[in-house]
Amino acid sequence: MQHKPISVLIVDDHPMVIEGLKTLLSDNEAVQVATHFTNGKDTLEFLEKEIVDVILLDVNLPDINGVEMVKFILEKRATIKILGLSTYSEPSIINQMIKNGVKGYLLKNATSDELVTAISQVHEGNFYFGSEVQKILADSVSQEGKDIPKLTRRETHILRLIAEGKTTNTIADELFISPLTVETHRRNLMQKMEVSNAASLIKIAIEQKLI
Amino acid sequence: MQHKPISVLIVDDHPMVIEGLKTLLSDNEAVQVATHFTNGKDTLEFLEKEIVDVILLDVNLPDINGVEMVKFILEKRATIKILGLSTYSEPSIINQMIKNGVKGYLLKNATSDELVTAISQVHEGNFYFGSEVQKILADSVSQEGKDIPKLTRRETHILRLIAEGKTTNTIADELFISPLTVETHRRNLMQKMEVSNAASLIKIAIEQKLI
DNA sequence: TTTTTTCTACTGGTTTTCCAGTATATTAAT
DNA sequence: ATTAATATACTGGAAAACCAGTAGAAAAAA
Repeated sequence: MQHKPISVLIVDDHPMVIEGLKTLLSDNEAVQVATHFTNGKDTLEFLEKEIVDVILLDVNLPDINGVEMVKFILEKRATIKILGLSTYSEPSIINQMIKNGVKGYLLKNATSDELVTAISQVHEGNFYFGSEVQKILADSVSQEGKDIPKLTRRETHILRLIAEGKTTNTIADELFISPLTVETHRRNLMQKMEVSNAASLIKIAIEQKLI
Repeated sequence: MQHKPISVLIVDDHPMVIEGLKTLLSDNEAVQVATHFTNGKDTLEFLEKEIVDVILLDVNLPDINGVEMVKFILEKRATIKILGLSTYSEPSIINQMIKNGVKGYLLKNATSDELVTAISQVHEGNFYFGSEVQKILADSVSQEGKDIPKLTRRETHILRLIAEGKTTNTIADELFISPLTVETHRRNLMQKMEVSNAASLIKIAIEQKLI
């Protein structure tokens, strides 16, 4: 049976990855790379007017982070199947992406076969997760519920300043607020992240790519 | 003038990057991709018998880290020009790579032009650093000499425990030493890393990939 | 507009870290 | 075998972080 090829949009900020994907997909007639972008803004603009079947979406874009992008894209075009793509493998990120509606997730060390399979699977309405990704997800179900805590803008900002080694007083001076307020934020941060000191706060924050 | 093409070896654990690089380089007759590997071990084995002009070396290999790889390669084949390649841009890593003898360094968001220029430049015996990389290096010359401090085994261990959020007393219990000793180590760590609290200690430690 | 969230700020007390020295036994390196 | 580096441990004092609870103003969401 001869179908219309699956139109694919590639979003990744690395030209060499884009080229690689295009090459890997060029062998396969069932897949047609429509176009590509290296940032989130252009992608969203494109999707205002045009549509594709599947988006290969890198998690690390220069302007908008991948988790947000998924939300934005699906708000515009709910029928598009999104395949997450990244080098690393933080369970929390992957979980977030799934929660936001990606239909699949691949690590960048995926083979050409995996890639093509993933695209056709999600296009047919199924889910697809690469073998390593599945392992990661399996490991993380055990610690179910430990979601990434949502930080407010202010909290994120203060977290960053703490990571820079600034003291409560310094931060207070810098933000023109009371040290007591900074204290409160600091405490809330630690509570949200379920840790009991700044050191592990920073470690987790970096792990979760919050800063 | 028609030279023999520059033979290039690609080392990267992401097939799609390898494909991308090959595609980007295929347009150019001056460059000939000899072969590629996805890990350090195979690369070193290959170099026992064969030789190439330029190696495109990803910093993040599954088995051997990039900084070490540079050393190993140049021990075997001192004349090979190595171009470092990575997604991220920690100055300390780049500096380490240069110290170990890379002739150039590119971020993975480099354009096709940059890539080709870099290869021919290093082949001719020059250095080449991508524009962003140069910026990074420029920023880090100001803090010249601030090398990655050498930590002792004990210090590294304690650093890791601190990063896990453990308190001085907990660590002391765990290692069967006095809390005062842990204190001393903690102080020495902060002195070596030139920071004044645990939070930034952890941040830098993670940045430098010490833990 | 009303409700909810976020940001702000306080009291008062406990624990931990941070600073500046000194000093000795145990390993490594030369 | 001697020097150098590392790991250990101490004193004593200052600064900062941590804990628990409350609460009003501002901003965002419903």
